[in-house]
Amino acid sequence: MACNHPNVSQLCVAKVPFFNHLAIDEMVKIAEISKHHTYVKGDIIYQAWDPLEYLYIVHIGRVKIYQLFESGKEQVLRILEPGEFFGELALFTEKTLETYAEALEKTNICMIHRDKMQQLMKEYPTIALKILEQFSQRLDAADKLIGELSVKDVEARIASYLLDLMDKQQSTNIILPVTKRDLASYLGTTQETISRRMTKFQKQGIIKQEGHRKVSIFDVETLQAISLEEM
Amino acid sequence: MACNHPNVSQLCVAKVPFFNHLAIDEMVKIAEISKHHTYVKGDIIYQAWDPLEYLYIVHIGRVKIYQLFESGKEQVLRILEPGEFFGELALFTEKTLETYAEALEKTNICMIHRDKMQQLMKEYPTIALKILEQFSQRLDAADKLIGELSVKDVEARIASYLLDLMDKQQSTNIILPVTKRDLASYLGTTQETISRRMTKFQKQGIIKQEGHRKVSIFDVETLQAISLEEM
DNA sequence: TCCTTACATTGATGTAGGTCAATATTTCTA
DNA sequence: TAGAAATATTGACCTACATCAATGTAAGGA
Repeated sequence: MACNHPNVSQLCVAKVPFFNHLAIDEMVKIAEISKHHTYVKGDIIYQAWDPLEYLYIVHIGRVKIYQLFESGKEQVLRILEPGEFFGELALFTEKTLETYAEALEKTNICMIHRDKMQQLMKEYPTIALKILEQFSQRLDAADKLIGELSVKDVEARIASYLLDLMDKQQSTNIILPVTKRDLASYLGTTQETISRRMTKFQKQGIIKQEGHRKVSIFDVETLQAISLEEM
Repeated sequence: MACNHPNVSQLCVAKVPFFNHLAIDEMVKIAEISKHHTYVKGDIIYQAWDPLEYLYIVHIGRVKIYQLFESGKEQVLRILEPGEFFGELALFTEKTLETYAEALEKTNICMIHRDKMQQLMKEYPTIALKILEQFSQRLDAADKLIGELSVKDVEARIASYLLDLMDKQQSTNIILPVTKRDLASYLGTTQETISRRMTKFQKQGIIKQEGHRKVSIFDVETLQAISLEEM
């Protein structure tokens, strides 16, 4: 269905960093060529080897991007928040991805076909620049993760992650965006180890856990020191 | 110095995927706004925290991009071959990088200032598209590495790496592009472990090593099987 | 608000691979 | 082509973390 709400601020394209610098009528035009789809928790948005033809933009909700190995082991690559996009490889290469995208909650996705997107990028060169900007940030994040995975021990990685979250959520009372299982996968470790280390942090008075997702950070300094420790 | 060789095929811009689709006079024009610099083995091209103002394109030689941790431990992120570029974050964000770039051998670099590059991208929208294409491939490679670092054991990672190299060099007699030390860093392990595993492979008759850099692959099948093994 | 199911914790145990240190080999330079 | 410097190998030892399994806790649908 075409996305033609009366109110521009409700358009998904208005939420996306690489469209929201355009004029309103331009955004409406883009909204018209985009399709919408709603998923519930656990829905697979695309699977490895699916022919990839769309750029997917998260409008509402959260999406988990991961790889799946033969053993059934999952590697979480990133969690997308509203305004972020995925499936971009479709736009530039013929490759199929070896990754999966799964809705973590009720999620509304805005899809734009590769051909239309290519056209758009030619028509509005600034769009490509905006995408480049996001790409370079993502590459930066990927590089950071690579470094941490091989140089820092699990404790440091968890500390580093909690601090990042604190920054992002602008509060010392943070809410984990995913289960500890997914978090473990993202940080290259296991549920059990995450659990043990966080209990340890709690015993040391650095943090306090409440329920499965809520974490209060008490001692930022110590956490910072731990996050810098290397193996 | 401006890059104004008489022969177009010698222009660095002619070697770079994101310029080489342009017309000859356009390439010449770009060559005129680019600077060249030659480095010898071990030279640092840029260091963490340096203000980053250029897009660097490898013309001749090879460049190692890495992070440096407090302990002095190094994480190799990628090795660039002629035609590949780095420093691209400079083009899109104000961030300084936390990475280092070092020449691995006598290397000639082509530099284009961020302002000029921005201008070029606006003038020739296809350039931005070409860069996007390389970016998405790089992101793909980074994701692959992240998955391997946390799911596969060292043996599988080495096997996987050797196979990639075989593909890239189109021969079963491959030459390691870096020292085993750098290779270890890239694969998230140590020199010693690499050494041990490769000796093991050799004893199993899967490969044969000659000198420090030459490796002949005898048993591709077995290597493939090993590369798929997970922890 | 119960109850089910998904999620998390805790304990016991094994091992891959890191570290340190000594030695060997290769490669490059003069 | 020797000889120094850079790289790599090998061995002994140790620990961080994965794994398996049992138990505990939380959250959301009916």
